Amino acid sequence: MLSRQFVRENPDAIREALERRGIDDVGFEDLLAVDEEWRELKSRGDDLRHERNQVSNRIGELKREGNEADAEAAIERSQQLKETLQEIEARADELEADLEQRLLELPNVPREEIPTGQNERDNEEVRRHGFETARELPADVTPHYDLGEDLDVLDFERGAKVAGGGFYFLKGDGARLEHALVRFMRDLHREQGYTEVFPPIPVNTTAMTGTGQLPKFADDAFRVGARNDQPYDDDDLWLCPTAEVPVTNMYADDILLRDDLPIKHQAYTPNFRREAGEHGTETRGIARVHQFNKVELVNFVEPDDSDDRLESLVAEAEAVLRRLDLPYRVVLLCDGDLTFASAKTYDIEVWAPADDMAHGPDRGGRWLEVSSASNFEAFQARRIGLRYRPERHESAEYLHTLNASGLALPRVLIALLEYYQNEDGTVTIPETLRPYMDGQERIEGHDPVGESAVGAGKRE
RNA sequence: GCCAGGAUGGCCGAAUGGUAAGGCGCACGCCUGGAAAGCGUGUUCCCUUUGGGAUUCUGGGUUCGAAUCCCAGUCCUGGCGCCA
Repeated sequence: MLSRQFVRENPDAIREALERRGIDDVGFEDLLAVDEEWRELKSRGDDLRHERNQVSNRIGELKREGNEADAEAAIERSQQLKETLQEIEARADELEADLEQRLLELPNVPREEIPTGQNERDNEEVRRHGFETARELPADVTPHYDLGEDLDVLDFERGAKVAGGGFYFLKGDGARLEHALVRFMRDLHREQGYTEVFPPIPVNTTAMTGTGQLPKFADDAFRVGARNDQPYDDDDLWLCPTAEVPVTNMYADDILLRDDLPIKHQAYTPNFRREAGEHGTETRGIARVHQFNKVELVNFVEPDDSDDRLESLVAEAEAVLRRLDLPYRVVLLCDGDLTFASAKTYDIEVWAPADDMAHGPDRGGRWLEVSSASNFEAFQARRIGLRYRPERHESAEYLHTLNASGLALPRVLIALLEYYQNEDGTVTIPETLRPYMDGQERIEGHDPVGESAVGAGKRE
């Protein structure tokens, strides 16, 4: 959320920001009109209240003096004021609620320095890593969804059986690899100075609103105990769509000390997303699913430090891919591709060599976004009530929040299965992960279970 | 889930229907050779800032007037119950 003062004083900056993001449906001019009318009514209400306070005070004095007659007259005047006040304030409250709602739906202002563009094609590649020293790949790389089923480490049909499309089982070495990755990432981030938290998985409406998932993006979230199109209030629960939500909100309404900052938290959680409207894109495999694991990095910093912190945060997330020796690139998002709450975002995209994509890497395969590192500046902090006191005698001010995935598991798994696969259909486990898998060096697969495997000729 | 008690500024804490004491912390000033102590001022948010308004967990209600009375909710503490 932007501050009312900023909105009032810099309407042109906001018009430009909306233009850059390609947003024209938020009714910003109406917002300004509502604000103006609200302030007008607020001022009149304040004057009436001032008079009422004086009269009330007088009533107290008169009563103490025993002057009942004058007290009665004052009470009558007070009653009149009360009626007028109720009308004006009821209208002012409506306007303020409207104003608040409109402010909640206004996106953050993109940073000056980020590129201008329409969509992801206009993002700017910042750097690539790991391609010069890439390993020798099989002539035909098998996509992870086929290889995963061949090795019987991924099972989509049985996932759909128990939870529906978009859910899957990891089995045997697949499940072990998942846990190994989580433990490796957590260890790495602990070396980087992160304090680990394990948050609640259901989060309430207030928290979802604080980080910006609500009110605009309710369709993407899993509602607990009700359908998404039913009305909700502050206490209703949603399944964690990213650990950003519980972790960023954990200090809501707190005042932190300067000495507390920066705070660096990491959190492993499962994440749940409806991915509404995404059917038909990347439906095969585990690139886009309704439940996935992720290690999230969340930073709380002083405003002056957030620029530098964003650069370091990207490096901390990249370190995961470097240690796994997976080739990747970093892109700076253009204003048109920026998410709602962010002022500046870098994406980290790992190279998955099996399927070719349009506008993909020149050597084939596709880019998979495994992390999005964003500086939200005070946008989330203002919604959440997240402040710190710069000096002990100074008033509290909003701090800056940042976060990055470190990393999203399924897409890393895709890259591992495709990049580390061998001619014979086995998968080499990168050295970094072997300590987490009892020294195991390869995934050789398991025999499939059940009669269907016999019919398919995979078992006798 | 039931019963009882509770929630007041950065922190502690008083006020039980008449308009939020006091203390601590912190900052500045006075005082001092310097410091401590002492004294004074300041230390939430909003508005159109020589001023005004709001704010006693949240939302309703009663009243001319609510921290105070009533209703609903959230959280905390204690007791009972249930539970992996």
